[in-house]
Amino acid sequence: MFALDYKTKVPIYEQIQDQVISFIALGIFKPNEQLPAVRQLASDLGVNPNTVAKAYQELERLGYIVSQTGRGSFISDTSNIIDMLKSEYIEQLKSLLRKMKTLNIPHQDIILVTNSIFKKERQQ
Amino acid sequence: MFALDYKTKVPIYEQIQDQVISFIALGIFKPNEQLPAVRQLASDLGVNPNTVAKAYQELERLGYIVSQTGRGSFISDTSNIIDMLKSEYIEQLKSLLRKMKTLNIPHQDIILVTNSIFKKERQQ
Amino acid sequence: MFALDYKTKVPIYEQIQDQVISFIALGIFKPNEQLPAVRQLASDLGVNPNTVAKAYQELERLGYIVSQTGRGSFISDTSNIIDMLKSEYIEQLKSLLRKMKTLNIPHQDIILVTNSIFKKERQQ
Amino acid sequence: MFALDYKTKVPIYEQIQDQVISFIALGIFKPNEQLPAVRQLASDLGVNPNTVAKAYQELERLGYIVSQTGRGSFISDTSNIIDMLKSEYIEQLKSLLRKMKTLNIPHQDIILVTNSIFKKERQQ
DNA sequence: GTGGTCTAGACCACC
DNA sequence: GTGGTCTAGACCACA
Repeated sequence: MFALDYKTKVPIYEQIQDQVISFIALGIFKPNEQLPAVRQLASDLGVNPNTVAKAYQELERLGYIVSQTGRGSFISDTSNIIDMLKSEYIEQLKSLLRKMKTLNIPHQDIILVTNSIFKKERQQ
Repeated sequence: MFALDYKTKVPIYEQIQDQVISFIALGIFKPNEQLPAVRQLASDLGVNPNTVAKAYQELERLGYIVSQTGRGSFISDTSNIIDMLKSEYIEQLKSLLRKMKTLNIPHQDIILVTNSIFKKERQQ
Repeated sequence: MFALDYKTKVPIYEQIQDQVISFIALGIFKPNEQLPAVRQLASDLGVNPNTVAKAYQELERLGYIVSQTGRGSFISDTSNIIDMLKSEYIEQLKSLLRKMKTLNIPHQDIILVTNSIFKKERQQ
Repeated sequence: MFALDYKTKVPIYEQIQDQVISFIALGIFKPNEQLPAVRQLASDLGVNPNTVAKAYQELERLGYIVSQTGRGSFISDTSNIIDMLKSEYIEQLKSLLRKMKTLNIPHQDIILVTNSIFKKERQQ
């Protein structure tokens, strides 16, 4: 389920963190669902428990999950997780589009790409 | 001309590197043009010469510039730099849009954001 | 009557403990009054009996209650509980105010905050 | 300068963190000043470098300091550090006053304490 | 069983 | 030199 890439400069804990977030976004992890235990996931990934713990702590700080000593870690039940994700993606989009504009990539190209994702790929 | 941001986590050498690339892409640096000397740029930026040297080495490794010991560093005449960057950004955009689609962000929202960047921000 | 907050990092047993103390301080629990049975309170709160037991043990250790095996737990007749708590809070307040003074927070601001709590919030 | 208490439940990294903050509040650490290096402070305190690193990372996240790989850690130059501290202390004060009000500590007592700090101790 | 903290020691990228 | 990350392994408090 999780997949780590040791070649990239992105730290392991951040890869774990990002994947949990995208699993939430994809609906694979649902609100209030229990996450794998720190030690469990660590041994699954062949990684030190501290590394997974750091990822979970970051996720808690960001509000995506809630960890309770003695009970486990759970996807937040706050219904605004999806809203958090949406607004974050919107920000990423804006930042990317600004970079593209400075390169003089025409507005029309963006529109074509957007349509290709939202229309042609609808059947996927 | 160059502007460094010490608050961000992006390393200094990478900021220099990225700015050279965007200057090439924007046509500010033209093929075969000579880059500022390492020591010169370093003192302009108030930065260790090693840092600038590292940026130049990376740029040479990536094919954007060529360095000739004793003469200086020059922009490569690779005319396809802009195209390379464009297609890279397009891929990033596609990937991001796919994630946004799985979150059911409406196509209309993307269009609004895109317009806001490409129309309203045009004066910036 | 008791209210647990699972989001906070304060352990459950400590939340129970704190609430018993404040109930004593507020006169809701009176000296020699019997506390709810461990198993009863545990099931009311949807919590492990060990957790309630730990809270009661702490309370006994601190002298707020006495437990008699086979009979139950009872509020101590220490009538000075409230005074103990008050002087503790007064000390915390002094320490905090001293820190605020070193930051040059004006006396007037403190007065405003105090009034806002003790006057405007009186209806709560 | 720093003093650790191993008896309390407050984790070491948090004690370090709190002390840095109060040193800022007291004007001992000034904006843009360099903090002791992670390893240096760790060996001074007889503590593992990771523990100090965690404290510094928290402080950076909170905006009190800025850390740069290869250069060191510095007190933030944003002039609003003091404002951050002030508003945080105000919040602590409110929370404490609310607890005191539920104990029916009279408003007059608070006023007396406040005056004793802000007037009588002025000569200290 | 859970997560939280800490130590010991290592390696890396950066300046 | 600096901070950032990771491992190995340990202990603790909590439920």
